[in-house]
Amino acid sequence: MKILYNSNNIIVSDLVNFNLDLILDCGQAFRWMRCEDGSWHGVVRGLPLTVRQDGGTLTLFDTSPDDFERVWRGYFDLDRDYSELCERFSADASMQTAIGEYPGIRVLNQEPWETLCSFIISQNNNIPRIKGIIARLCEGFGNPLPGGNYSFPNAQRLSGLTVDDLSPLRAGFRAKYILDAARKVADGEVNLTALCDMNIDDARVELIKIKGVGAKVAECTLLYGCGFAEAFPVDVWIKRVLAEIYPDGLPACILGEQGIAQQYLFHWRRNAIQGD
DNA sequence: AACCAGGCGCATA
DNA sequence: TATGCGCATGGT
Repeated sequence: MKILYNSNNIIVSDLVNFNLDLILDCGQAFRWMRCEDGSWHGVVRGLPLTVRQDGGTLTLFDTSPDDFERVWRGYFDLDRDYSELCERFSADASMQTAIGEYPGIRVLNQEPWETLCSFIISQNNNIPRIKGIIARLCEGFGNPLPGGNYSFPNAQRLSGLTVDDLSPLRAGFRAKYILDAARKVADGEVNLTALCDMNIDDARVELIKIKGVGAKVAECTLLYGCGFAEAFPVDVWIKRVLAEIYPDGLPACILGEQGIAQQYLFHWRRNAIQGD
């Protein structure tokens, strides 16, 4: 991997195990839009970004070296060795198949509050609707950013709102959960920063104090938002994988980073031809 | 027109 | 501890 700064763009070349289309559209992040020309546009930690991949080259447009080092390098998980990881995972035949069909999936390192809030919204919901609700949340309550973008509203901002205030989101029964999360995070009852430095079992206990946060949402928050690679969200698709392929438990070769392995299994099973 | 969607809270036993 | 049901909303 090489990194160049060229006319306001960051260019990452010699990238391997990186498929931007899969990474941004495999159900882990909900604020990225694919443009007609194949590039992607999104907002992370208050920074709007247009990014595109051409083979082994990733171009982050209009990005400073400082923002790249501060935000994007970690966000895209560029310092994790996915070659070594996937080789290890491939000791299991099903993992080898899942990785072989969808190589280049990575787990993003997202902002903890946005992750928590997004996966509260995700419950008993489908991805297009999740994206719509989150877009309306940001446009309605986030801060305007250059280029017509909006930040993800922080917990402090949302903690002062009511269910009625959130009605334009059409989030349904999830609105009250968003507010409970916002209040508990804003007043420090749940400290998301501290969470990321705790051991994972303690972190789970903290998160499920929030109404509307059960095991699944907690695991997603820990995996995508707090850097716990061993967090293992079990949704309907992973439930099917466990029942069909791993009735006796997860293979030893994914333990420690089973959350990352889960992302390959999830996408593989969800996109499987129906009929089995 | 039922059924489903990256679940969870609550009641019941 | 373990089930089962209702939940807002929108798409098929």
